[in-house]
Amino acid sequence: MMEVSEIDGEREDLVQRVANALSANHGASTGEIAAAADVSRATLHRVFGSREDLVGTVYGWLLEQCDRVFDGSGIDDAPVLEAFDRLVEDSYPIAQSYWMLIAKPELESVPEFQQGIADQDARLDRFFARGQADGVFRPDLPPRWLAYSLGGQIMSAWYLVDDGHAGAREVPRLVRTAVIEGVLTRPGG
Amino acid sequence: MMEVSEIDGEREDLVQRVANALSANHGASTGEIAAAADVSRATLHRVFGSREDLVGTVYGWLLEQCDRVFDGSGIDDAPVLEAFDRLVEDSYPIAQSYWMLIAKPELESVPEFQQGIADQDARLDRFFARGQADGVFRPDLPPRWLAYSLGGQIMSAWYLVDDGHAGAREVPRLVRTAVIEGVLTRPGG
DNA sequence: GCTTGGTGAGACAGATATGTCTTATCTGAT
DNA sequence: ATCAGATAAGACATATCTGTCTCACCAAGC
Repeated sequence: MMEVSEIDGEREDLVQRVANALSANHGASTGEIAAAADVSRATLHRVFGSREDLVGTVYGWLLEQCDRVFDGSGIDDAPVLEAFDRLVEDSYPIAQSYWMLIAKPELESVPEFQQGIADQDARLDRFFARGQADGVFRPDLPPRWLAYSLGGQIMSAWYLVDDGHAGAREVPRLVRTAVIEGVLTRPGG
Repeated sequence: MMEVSEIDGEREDLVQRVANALSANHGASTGEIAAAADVSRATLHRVFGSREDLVGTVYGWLLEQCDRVFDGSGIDDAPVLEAFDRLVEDSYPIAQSYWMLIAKPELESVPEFQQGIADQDARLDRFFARGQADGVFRPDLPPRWLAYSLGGQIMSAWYLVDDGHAGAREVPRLVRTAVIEGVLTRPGG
């Protein structure tokens, strides 16, 4: 009998591959997903059930991933700019998967996931509000906009790398500079 | 006989509605698209041909819209910051449609559209390079990243409004402030 | 009134996707 | 060697989507 941790690990690897396949092509058929995940269509059904169940599982997993990134970044209590940098660096890998799935209408009718999204939005919201209270972030932009803006920047960076215009290692600097300092030339450099 | 302008106008309205339907739900069936565009499925096929043709038509139309926005903003020769403001304001309405379609794999195999995208990317690229040469934009970030970054910001703003967190009238200020000045509190205010 | 052009509703066959099942194969444990 | 568990491959019925066709309807022009 295999050890539990290995079972879970293999299962998580599978979820990861399925998530990647769905992110790259959201309308992929179960056959395409199975091929991309390197399993048979039968196994996909055995493990996840129906296609709807599969999408739900992937979606829940992505929400967990996001929570983990938030937890690890110290979004709730670490010094603001330090948490910011960790947030950018750690959320970059899941940016596209996350975005592609939240931008889709299929799950609008699932209150559980709507709530999960709303909770994470609120958490990011509080982060920027905290940064404003600490005098780090400018107070004349709504925290919600700062949150959306950061999300968009991270996704743009993902596409920049995906399109071959930059390396993954440059992402933290590019996002940090653009978001924090803006694009204008300024005397202080 | 109806006047030509009315025919064209009605046809363009239809394309617009189809584009909206496809943007909101990229995997919509022809029946759903027809319902959303308020025509019958038969008419949809009569006007556009196959689903593939329909998507191609919408895609080409969006590329034209984008060109028109670029032309009208003075992206190629107007003063940089003035063009920037017009660019943000005018591209905001088509942001989601444009993004949803370029992020999709269906048209990767159509060289014509790839070229259209590449041309527009290059045009935006030159804009930021010009801004850097003029000393307006900071020179330590690649123009390509500035282009992607702006695109992401505009799309984030679109979602911010769509989610009810801001009004469309606030978009220019939000995007301009975040992109140009950054989110940091600074002495100069 | 009559005709013409365009439309919507519905039916239809063909193609594709889905979910299930059966069978053969492979791997690890006994 | 044998067995148990899981998988891949393929077949299968069902459901959905697509493209086309027919027919009835409606509005504009003669």
